[in-house]
Amino acid sequence: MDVSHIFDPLNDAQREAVAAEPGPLLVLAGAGSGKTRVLTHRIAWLIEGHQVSPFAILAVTFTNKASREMRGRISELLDMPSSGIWMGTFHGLCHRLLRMHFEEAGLPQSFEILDSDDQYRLIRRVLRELDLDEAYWPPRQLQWMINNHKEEGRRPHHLPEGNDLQQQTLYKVYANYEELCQRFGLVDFAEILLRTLELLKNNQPLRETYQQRFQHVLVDEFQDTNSIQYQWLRLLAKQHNNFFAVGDDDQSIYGWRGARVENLLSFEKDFPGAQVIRLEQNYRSTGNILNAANAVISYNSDRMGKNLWTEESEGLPIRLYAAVNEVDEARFVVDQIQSWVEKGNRRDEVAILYRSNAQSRVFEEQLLSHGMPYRVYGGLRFFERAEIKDALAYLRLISNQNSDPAFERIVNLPTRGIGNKTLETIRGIAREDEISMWQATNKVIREESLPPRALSAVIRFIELIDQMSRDTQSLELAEITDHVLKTSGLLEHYQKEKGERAQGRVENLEELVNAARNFVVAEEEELDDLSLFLSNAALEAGEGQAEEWEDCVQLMSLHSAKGLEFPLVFLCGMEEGLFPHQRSLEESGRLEEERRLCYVGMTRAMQELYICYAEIRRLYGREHYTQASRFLTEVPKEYIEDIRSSNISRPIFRSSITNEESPLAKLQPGRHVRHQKFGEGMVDLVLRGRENMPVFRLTFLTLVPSG
DNA sequence: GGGTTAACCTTTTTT
DNA sequence: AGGTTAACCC
Repeated sequence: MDVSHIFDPLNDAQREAVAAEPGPLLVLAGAGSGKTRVLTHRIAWLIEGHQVSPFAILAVTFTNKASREMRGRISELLDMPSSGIWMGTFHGLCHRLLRMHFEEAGLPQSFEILDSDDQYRLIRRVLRELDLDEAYWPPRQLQWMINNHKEEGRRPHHLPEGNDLQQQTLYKVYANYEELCQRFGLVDFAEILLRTLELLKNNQPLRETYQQRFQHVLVDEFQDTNSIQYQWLRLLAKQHNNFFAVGDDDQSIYGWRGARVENLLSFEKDFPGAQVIRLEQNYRSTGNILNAANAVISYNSDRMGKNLWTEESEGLPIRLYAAVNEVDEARFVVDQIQSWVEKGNRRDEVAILYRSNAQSRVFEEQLLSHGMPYRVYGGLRFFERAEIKDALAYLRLISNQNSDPAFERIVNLPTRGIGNKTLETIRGIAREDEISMWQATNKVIREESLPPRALSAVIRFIELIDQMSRDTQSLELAEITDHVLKTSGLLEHYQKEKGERAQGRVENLEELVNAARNFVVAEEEELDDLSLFLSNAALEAGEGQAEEWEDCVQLMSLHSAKGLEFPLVFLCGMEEGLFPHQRSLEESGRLEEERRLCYVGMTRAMQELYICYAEIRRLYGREHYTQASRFLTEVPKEYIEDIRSSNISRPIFRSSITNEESPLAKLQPGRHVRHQKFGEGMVDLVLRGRENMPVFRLTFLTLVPSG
């Protein structure tokens, strides 16, 4: 059989990994070293070279995007569909298992997925029921703690029995929350993973079936696995012991949400006799960029160690720009992009990267005023928008009337005279009788235990939902959605709303009907289309749905840039406190993760890398004098070209300079001034600060302070 | 029940 | 600063 298409495009290390004998294998794949290629070619080789059935392969990724891409590449390589392979995200695959074995997992067939917003609301409800004050027990924090425990596999009864109020309250909230979820068949994201793990652990026949079935287990971005995910992988790979993990300890940037690099660091211990292969040739960046990134990451300890190299030429030096403030920074960046485009390059080859999403605004304003198209990644996803969640809540209620989160969301939207008083009564009964809000409402109606006005409003609501379920029985998914939007009054409600935003909301709702129309159910599934659509909406909140492939500048956080590459990259906001982020400086052990993030950012660049920082930055409405990021000092000078024209880098407020001839408000670049401390200087740039006060950047004739 | 004002919060993000 | 959310008033 001809396997040249599998092996020819590979270098020696890649080939070694792809063709490795069965057994545990860790591929340490540096940035830009072709890890996805190794993974896909490995799968192709298993199928074509070893005649492994696609059904015996389990391949796990972290994002739906990565999974789609891999699937595409494999079918290209094999020249046939790769549908047999169990490939997907941890959550996607576990969800599938839970759907197939809902009974064994102790779930109702119609169990629902809670996204983090639903989860937050539910936790607040628990707080209300326990009569706890949100001010003392912030729901966000409780949510975070509960998820942390779940991600470590701890159920409420595993928690240490603390004597302090803190521990006891956490326990109470967690236990109550779990009880509610269990009673109404609600499953949050962490639960999907934990429930699946427990299912396999406790159910021997099922466990053995899958252990037998999966002859090969492969995982991408292994450094990002959390404790539960790793246990799940190990359990499934146990029988055949063919565990193929690809990862890079230097790109572990999700420790803050439970990812454990330790899984990677202890791989050889956990899998005795494991092979480790390093992919160290980088095919992405120029020599300067790669060397600089290598230098920065070398400041970290606890690395597995890797030496990335490239055959590329040095390329251009990294350009460093010290901006006066964030506006100057943005202006500089956009200027550079403009000349990049004028040279005949594409805009979508350019990425503006930043540490936190709030930074995007200044860039957006600047891009907008230059009429340059751009796209911001991150921010609210389609299925997370309020109006979409409202519409989905109607659909959920039709599909499962006992869904309390859905009930609460839309019972009075649009308003139909069911106010808080009424709802409190219903909630009380639901809690008392341990029944759902829907059931409680029906009970209230039977017993007529509400004032007449509220009672009739409630009856109308129940009838509306009942009527909608009946009317949509035999309809297609898209027609159901359309029907629900119209008869619920939701569409009308948003149409009546005024303002620019309302327009977009109506469009989004219409887009939802489209999404429903385009939703294809893969293979035979035991569940109805509607339930599958709803699960999918939660699991795949959606990378923006329909993408206009316009030639746009790309704006995104450093986190979302992982896995991508761009010919021209701007790494912005390189300031202490912003990057590394203040919060990471306060917690010990987080600094190295920030440095890895910096490494990830730098290694996104293929040809040109600009690094910028602002000396004054407005943050949360306050102006801060900044200090350049420590990561900058970690880049050896030889790779950097400082392109700020002046040789002193402090912007000067007018209070500290004097000029005899003209009023300060009229100072223009080129004028000579005297600074109290630095002596003679020349105005280099004038900017407008707060209340339009001028801020000057000066070039000094001497560097010796005179005072 | 709707509209207005006051209080609050603010890292990164996938599922 | 800016945005959201909760409390408050008519």
